[in-house]
Amino acid sequence: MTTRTRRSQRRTEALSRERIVEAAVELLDAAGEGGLTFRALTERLATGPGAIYWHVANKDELLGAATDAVVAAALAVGPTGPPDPPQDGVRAVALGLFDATDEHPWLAAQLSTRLSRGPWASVTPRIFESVGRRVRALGVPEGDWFTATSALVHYILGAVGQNAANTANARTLGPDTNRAGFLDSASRAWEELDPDDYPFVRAVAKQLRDHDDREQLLAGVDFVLTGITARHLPGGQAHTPPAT
Amino acid sequence: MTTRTRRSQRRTEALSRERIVEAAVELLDAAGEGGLTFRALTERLATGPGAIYWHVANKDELLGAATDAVVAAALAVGPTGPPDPPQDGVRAVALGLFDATDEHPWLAAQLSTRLSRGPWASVTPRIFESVGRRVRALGVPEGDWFTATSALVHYILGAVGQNAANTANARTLGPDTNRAGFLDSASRAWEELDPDDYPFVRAVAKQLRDHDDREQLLAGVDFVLTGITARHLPGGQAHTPPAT
DNA sequence: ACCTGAACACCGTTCAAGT
DNA sequence: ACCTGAACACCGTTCAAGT
Repeated sequence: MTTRTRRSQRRTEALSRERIVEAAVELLDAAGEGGLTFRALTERLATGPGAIYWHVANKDELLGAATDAVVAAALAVGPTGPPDPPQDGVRAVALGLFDATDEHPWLAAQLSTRLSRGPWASVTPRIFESVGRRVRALGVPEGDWFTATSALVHYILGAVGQNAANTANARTLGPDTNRAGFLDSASRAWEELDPDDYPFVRAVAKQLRDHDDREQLLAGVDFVLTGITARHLPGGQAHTPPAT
Repeated sequence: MTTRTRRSQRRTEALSRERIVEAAVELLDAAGEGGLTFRALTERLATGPGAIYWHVANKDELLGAATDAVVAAALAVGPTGPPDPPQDGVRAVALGLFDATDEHPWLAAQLSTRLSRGPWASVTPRIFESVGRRVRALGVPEGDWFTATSALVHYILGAVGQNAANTANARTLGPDTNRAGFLDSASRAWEELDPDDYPFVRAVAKQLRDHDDREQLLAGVDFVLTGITARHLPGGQAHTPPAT
């Protein structure tokens, strides 16, 4: 899958943190979060648990490193060409993370878990930096950088998590159940809710079935971008009046 | 804490799914997600694991039920008075979930986990319904209900998760470390990042330290609301032009 | 129908011992 | 400095047996 220069030598290769993280990602990709165990890891790396603990503090740190590696790769594709218009740059970040969770279904849960662990986790600065540079380029006044960037990051991660689940869950339902089939059954579940308690959800059940994840993601990004520019940029007075 | 009619009878009380979920919430509140074990649960309920499995399929379902119970309580406070203006209603939902994660620090991670499990989980329809009714009341055309509601829900859950972590993590650092202290150390961590890789993050480190969680949450809600109304409602032409 | 509790398979982590 | 692998404490879950 990865275009990595893996030599033909197999078990003689020295153990390293990088090699361990790589194996962890492979296990996660193959069998989800439950597939990453120290037992499976020792077998794949032909070593004992103590060797792994020499390079890695514990399982949580290992999961964090795997998440970070995948996110770094996803965000690295951006700035090779000429600088995008800021709006396009934000969209690219969102789609990059979307595609990464599509390739690594376990990533969505990890992203939200890490994010809700506080701002140290290395994924947080990484994503914040990517989005924030675009916010700055947008011309948002410096005092509002944090607020605007936070809003975008929170939205993107929430949406990416949910949307990735749609395809990931489809695989759970069976080998040949595709995303459409999953959304179809989810839509039916919504339609069977109590009409008194859930009139709105029932009313949008068909829209759930027919929606496109990427369009949905980008629509939300545009909502936030519109809100940011309307509030902070010259000429934007389309402000929802606060209730008095 | 809860205004529940708990009789003085203690261990004679019959076991029930409701009683089990209640005990699970208590354990989660007391010791976090790691505190919920079947061992601890059997001890608290003075029973064996088999008895619990009679009422509950497995631990995951139990966690889901605990999450659902807490979310239901948080969303139930709303519609007693006269109907709010829709914008205020959305803000109330966001603040309600914010306060709930403040009382139940384990909730944030659960919310994102459940949400990224797909649209069946009972929390999803509940939150979707609460927000969606306000979107409808806003005058958004029916064809855009799903898109607009999804954007709001994704944002709210992302923001609530992150913000709740700020207070929850503060407790981890020590008994008398408050939220300000936690944000202060997080802010310092941001300032110590590599200036070449993270110029933006370093520039907003002070804003991270000084920001108010609730203001931040509501600012983001307003961004999304502004974007929705600008796009879908008469008179809103403050539309960011898509890059050509 | 509801509950008991011993037993099972499996997990993350440790650590004395090796090289 | 780096690795080995047996051992430990703990976990979710099962199930034959009771009432």
